[in-house]
Amino acid sequence: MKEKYYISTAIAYTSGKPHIGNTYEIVLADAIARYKRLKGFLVYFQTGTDEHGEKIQIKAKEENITPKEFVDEIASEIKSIWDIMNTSYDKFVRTTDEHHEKIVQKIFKKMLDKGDIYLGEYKGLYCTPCESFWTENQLVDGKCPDCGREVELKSEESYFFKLSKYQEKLMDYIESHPEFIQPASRKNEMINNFLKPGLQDLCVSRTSFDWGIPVVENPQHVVYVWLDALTNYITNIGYDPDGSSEEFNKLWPADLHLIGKDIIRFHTIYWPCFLMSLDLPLPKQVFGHPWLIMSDGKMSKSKGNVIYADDLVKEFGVDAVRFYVLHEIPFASDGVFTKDLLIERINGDLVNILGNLVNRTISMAKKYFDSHLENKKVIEIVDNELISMINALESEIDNKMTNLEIGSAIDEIFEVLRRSNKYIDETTPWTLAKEESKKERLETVLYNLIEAIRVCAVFLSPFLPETSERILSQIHSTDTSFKFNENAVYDLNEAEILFQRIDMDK
RNA sequence: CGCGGGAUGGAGCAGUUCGGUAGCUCGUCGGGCUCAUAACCCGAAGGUCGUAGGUUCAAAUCCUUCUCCCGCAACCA
Repeated sequence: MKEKYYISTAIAYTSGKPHIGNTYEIVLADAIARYKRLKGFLVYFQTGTDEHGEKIQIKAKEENITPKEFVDEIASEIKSIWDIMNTSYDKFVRTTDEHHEKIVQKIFKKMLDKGDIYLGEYKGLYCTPCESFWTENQLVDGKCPDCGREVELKSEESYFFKLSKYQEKLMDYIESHPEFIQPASRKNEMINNFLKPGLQDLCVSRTSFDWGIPVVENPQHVVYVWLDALTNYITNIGYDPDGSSEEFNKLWPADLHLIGKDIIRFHTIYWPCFLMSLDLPLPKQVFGHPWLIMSDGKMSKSKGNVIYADDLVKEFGVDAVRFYVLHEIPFASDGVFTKDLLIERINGDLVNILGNLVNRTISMAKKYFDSHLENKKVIEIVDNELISMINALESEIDNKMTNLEIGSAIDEIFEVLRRSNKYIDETTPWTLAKEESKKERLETVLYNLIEAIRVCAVFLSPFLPETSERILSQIHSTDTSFKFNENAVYDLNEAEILFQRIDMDK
């Protein structure tokens, strides 16, 4: 019986086309999902779009189309970018799906019946011309930060969720599950900024706009977008307050919610409280990943520094782009994106280290053995280090992946590739080829190299799925085992260039 | 004094838990090799580990001061 692994991305807000920074998350999730599948887990990988809210209503109005038309277009654009990035999600969900809306209404009712949601009054500082509420520290000189006019105290009928009721329980959970919030520094932020000062009840309905899921009991209210959005993780796998599906019972709780660092609060405070209200277990881990930013700061349309994933893929290929974002973003701090750095990575790692190794090895096998290789087992001391590195790769990668250090996991593979290049210089096959008596030694050397390449290709498959397949097809192998195989027989195919060198000047 | 994280050769980072030869990738310079996509391999230069002080036989690592950078500070998502 395979162990299940439920991984999700945050659902993307459909306010515009996602740029390369927004695309990082789905690629990261995909790499983890593929890795878990490789390791034998039964993976369920969910992503999708978050389509309600005031911002979308406004944008649709600007374009003179209905909100639904607006989100339909953006959602399909997002989905197509996810596909261009070759991501292997199992389900693409949308918060405008009828089923989702129906379950959200049931969830709202359940919380209402339970007394966790109550009708109250939202009091806040309101700017009438801007039609928005502000908090005290958002104000500039005590005035509206948008228009600079006076704000007034105003109250409005609203539904509230009793966050305070679950505060202590949540605090205990976070303290007793140090792996729950990643990276750990975020855990401190949540505890110190929110939990310790005490949670205020959360306003979970809006009346100022209507693009949302209506509250059945009081239809001039729509459900707060976050209550709507967060529940996507359970509504789409069969949760139902009146009795959940077998699939739900199998999949929940999620093993990993992958989100951006900007929405950690929603996922580690509100979401757990909602789940506790529904008497459901909490997700095992929430990872607030850093961002991919430009050298001049965060990507934004106003700065004019926006780069889109599909354009990059067109120019450099999907695996090159995947490689860059996966490798370049460290675990806890933002990664920088520039085209020069991307090209440097492609040339330095993919072309020189990986592509060239595969190419030179297959070429020699063809030249010296007509592409047929067997392990003649004429072993020398230098072989040991290479082979033991190959055999250690599985556990090295597993450690990094468990800690969500994707870039470091990739580095482990490249260590072996670098070692293989060095091994060629140490064994000098072209010299061995000159002596007939060294023929079996030569064949052993090339065999070892092909095995190194095979194992690396297997472990590259979560990160560079296309490239991994191309390598395995070039060495004509279907063996996806993780260790050095002593007894394979190879009939290699033609070497093809894996990655084309990119001219920096262009 | 709101809370938290960080400052390491030209660039990007690791090392700080449990003090003991300062490491990796890229870049620069020199050399080697020729199987390979001017790729690969070896070597060298380059750091008083932000500042000032303290503990210690010994501090990037522990303690204190200061400076600078970044994140968070709840109802936009």
